[in-house]
Amino acid sequence: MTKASNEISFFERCYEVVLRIPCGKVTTYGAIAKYLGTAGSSRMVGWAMNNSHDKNIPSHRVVNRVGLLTGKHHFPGINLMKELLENEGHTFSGDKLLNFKDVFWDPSES
DNA sequence: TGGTTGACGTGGT
DNA sequence: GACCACGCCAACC
Repeated sequence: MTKASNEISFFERCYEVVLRIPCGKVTTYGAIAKYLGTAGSSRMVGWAMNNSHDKNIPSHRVVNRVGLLTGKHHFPGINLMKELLENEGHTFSGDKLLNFKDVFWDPSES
């Protein structure tokens, strides 16, 4: 079989993890990448999010290691990402997630 | 086939 | 604590 559709792409893996993020929690690209076994390829996670636009992926729950909404520019609304997170009880200082450490969720804990 | 990209992370200064 | 440079690896053109 040449590239059977049975094989799940790296993106699919990312989607599964992001979908498992509990409401009111957030995670980082590195945490997802590490969970997938590609800790050094944290960039790939963000790329997968770019493909997740067609899916129902809560990519707004994924931030960088400092809790900064680096991906907000890729949302249909720049403030949408912050709005969604604020709606879940998160607090921000500009684009920086204040209670990031408190709401951080590790995929390996699932 | 090869080179570039990319919503990051880590280490060093 | 902030800024700069390098590395990572899969997907895209």
